Amino acid sequence: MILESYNNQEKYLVSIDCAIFGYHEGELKLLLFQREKEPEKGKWSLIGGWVNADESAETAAARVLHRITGLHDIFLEQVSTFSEPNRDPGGRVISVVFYALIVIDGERMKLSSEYGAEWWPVKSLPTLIFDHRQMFELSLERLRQKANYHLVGRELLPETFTITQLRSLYNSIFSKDFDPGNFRKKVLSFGVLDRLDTKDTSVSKKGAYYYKFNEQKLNESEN
Amino acid sequence: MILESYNNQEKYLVSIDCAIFGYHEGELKLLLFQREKEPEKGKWSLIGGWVNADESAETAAARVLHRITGLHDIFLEQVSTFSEPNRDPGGRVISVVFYALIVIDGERMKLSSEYGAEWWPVKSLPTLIFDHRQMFELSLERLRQKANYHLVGRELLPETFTITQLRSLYNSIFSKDFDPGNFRKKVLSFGVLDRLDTKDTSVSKKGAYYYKFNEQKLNESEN
DNA sequence: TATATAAAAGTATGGTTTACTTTTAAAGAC
DNA sequence: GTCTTTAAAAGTAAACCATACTTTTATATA
Repeated sequence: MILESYNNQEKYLVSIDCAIFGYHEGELKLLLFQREKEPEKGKWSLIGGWVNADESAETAAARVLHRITGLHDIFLEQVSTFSEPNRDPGGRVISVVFYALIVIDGERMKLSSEYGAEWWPVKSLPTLIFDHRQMFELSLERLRQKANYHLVGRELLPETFTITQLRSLYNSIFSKDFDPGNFRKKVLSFGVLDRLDTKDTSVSKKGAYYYKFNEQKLNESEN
Repeated sequence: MILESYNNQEKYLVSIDCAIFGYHEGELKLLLFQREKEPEKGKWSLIGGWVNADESAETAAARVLHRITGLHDIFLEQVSTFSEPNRDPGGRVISVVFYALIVIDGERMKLSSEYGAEWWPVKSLPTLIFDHRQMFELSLERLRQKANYHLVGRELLPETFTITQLRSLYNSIFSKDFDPGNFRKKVLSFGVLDRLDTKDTSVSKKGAYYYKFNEQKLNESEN
């Protein structure tokens, strides 16, 4: 900003809130925290944190994510900024919203106990505080946009996976059933998956090949 | 934000910056202000303003736009928030960026003289201060996304216009030449344009029909 | 060896995009 | 009055892509 004085202007608290998506047991899930004090005690919220003096909102979000998950280099994307004057009854807080994608494995499931965090299926979320429901909905919309022209499996699935598992992930992101044959054709046409020699035989007698993302081809297709 | 104390946390200045796009003489243009004092004297910037205590960023942007253009209900969309700690040498300022679309007519051209504002062709912009170049580029990207599945003529063209004029607008937004026949077919297939009985004969001997947006059909196609 | 399962491959159709051609309306030249 | 010229407008044919559906395949288990 320029032209107007910096000194007479009011300042506000600036926070980040983050919709953390994961995929577990065939469902898209959202990591939520339960509020422990009044007001809104017992209600759930997205993960949030303040933006410190030496940080951008992006850095703050990455820091909060690292503190909670122990992971570095988490996929993170800015969604929107929420700034209604009375959105937070505790004071004037402007919040920059992000969404993050993480792979849920055994380690990640322990989050629940340590931080009072819990994974909720996006299809049946509890009541969220403030404007967090709207933040979630916008985040899911952005995730869908992203998933339309990018394969998001690498951020949400284990390192190796079958096409069927990838399709299940997409089914749960878009809340619809993709045709198995067409889905296979489509994702393979991206040309960023390598087929391994091993198969998953737990579902079918024939067995489904495992695939993994080819990082080089991913970069070439300018992700 | 919850869980952490509101009181010990630092507060920051919050501003909005707005990339105002217009269309004039066959070119997509951006409205810029020339900075009058050091530092960065003589350099150009997007239009900006502070977010007041009783305003959301959206409201602040609309207020600034109204002050500068005299127009109400300007098309306005949030792009992103810029929050690098040292992005503004004058202090810690977090800026929410918007882009706006306005019709440039005689009245709007006067802006220049009154506010030191000037319309610049997006193809040859001057050096911008701070991170404003990046703000512009992100804004243009969003405008292109928008124009892909929405006809943006109503926000940028006079009330009546020919298909050729609309195509020229799209040519300048996307920096490429659309095929006349295919473009016509495409935009008419949206089903939101009404053909008038009058023609523009200034360009061709045959004359091109004028069109206008049908507000009702626009609403039905849930814009 | 037969059966059952889902994976994987294949096919046929319809719709959309793209590049290109033809026809049209009307102003201005002759 | 007829001819020429212009870009608008309409039309066409091929290429491409999405979708629904069918057939073949590999393999564990009965």
